[in-house]
Amino acid sequence: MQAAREMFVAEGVDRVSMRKIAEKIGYSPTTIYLYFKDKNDLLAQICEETFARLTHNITAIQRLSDNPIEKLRLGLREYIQFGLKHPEQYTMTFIVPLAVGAELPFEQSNGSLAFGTLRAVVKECADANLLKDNDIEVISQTLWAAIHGLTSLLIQHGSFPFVDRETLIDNLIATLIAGLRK
Amino acid sequence: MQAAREMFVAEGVDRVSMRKIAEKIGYSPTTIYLYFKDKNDLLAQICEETFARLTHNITAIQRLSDNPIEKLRLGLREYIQFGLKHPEQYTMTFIVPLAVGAELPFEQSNGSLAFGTLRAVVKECADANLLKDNDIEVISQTLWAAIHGLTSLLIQHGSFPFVDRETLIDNLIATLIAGLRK
DNA sequence: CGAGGAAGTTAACAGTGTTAACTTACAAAG
DNA sequence: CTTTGTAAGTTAACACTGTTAACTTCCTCG
Repeated sequence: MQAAREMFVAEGVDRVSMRKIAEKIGYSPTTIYLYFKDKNDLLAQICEETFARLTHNITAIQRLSDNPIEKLRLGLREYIQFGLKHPEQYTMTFIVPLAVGAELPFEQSNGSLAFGTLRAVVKECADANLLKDNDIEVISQTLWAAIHGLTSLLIQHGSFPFVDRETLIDNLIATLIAGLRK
Repeated sequence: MQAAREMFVAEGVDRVSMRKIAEKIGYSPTTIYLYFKDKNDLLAQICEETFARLTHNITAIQRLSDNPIEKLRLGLREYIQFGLKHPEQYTMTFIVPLAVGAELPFEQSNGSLAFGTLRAVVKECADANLLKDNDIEVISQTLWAAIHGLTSLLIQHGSFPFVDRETLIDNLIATLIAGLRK
């Protein structure tokens, strides 16, 4: 998995074949199939690791503040920064569609933990009576959609003339929070 | 192109090979290469068509209102609905990364026309003095990022337990507009 | 009639994910 | 000790993929 992750990160998922991974780890190509059902399975398990790292980063940075809104802002920023810092990992985890059936049911995936951190901080904001609306699930999903959109566009559409990244990130987060706040 | 588009839409881009397209149109596989440089080129040209259709839909629906904010809302909604109605086309146009060099320079692409409709309606709002901030480019890109995020998540992450789609769409658009409005 | 070019085809290359059948090595059971 | 079972790994092969080079047809123009 470590070798595969490194190669995926360096060269992109489709340009890394099972044979190349096998060569790198000094085994024959078919050996990989003793430990992973297929390439999608290998990918899915690497994604699980990525979810865990992302969750870790977000919870860590949120400890920097006690203000619920500020914690929310920090978490959203960290999500986007994580994607920009690890574009290939973000791509394979959130953008490239895993073949149907390859992904774990959501409840059993680390993805639900990552989303849980967002839901938790939104709930904090709601409990502190800072939001116009209190449907935590709707708000959390809305926020995720928005930050995922910016992250994936910045990663992928290199030919689009984006304005300064920091400006865009700040503007998106500020707009969202302003729109949600009481 | 028509046959290729239909097959891509029906089966997904990677599950349609050049050979299958050729068989469908009754030619040998290599004939396609007389008219398109490679598969990416074929894809890019289909994407250009998609951009044009999207632009057409958005400008059409915006004629339903004279209120700048309402026009903006209608346009954003139409963008998302277009994606949900044509998920494979949206995927191949906005999600799956075209190989570098395959995509046209942005200025020459129909994509710039589509984005232009968004920029135009944002400018209308700004000119009517309805927005807190008046950096049209930043606002337009922010909005695109957010609606792209929701569209692509809804299309691709089938295993995530999303709340009702309409609720989510309305909430995102309402949040964005509330956040931008004076 | 002959040349040129457009339109299309055949055969092939180098690669892909994946499976079935085979080997090898080693540990526990009789 | 030998036998048996099993874990770990390999070889060979299948059915594909995108793509290129070289070849054939056929029609038009001089």
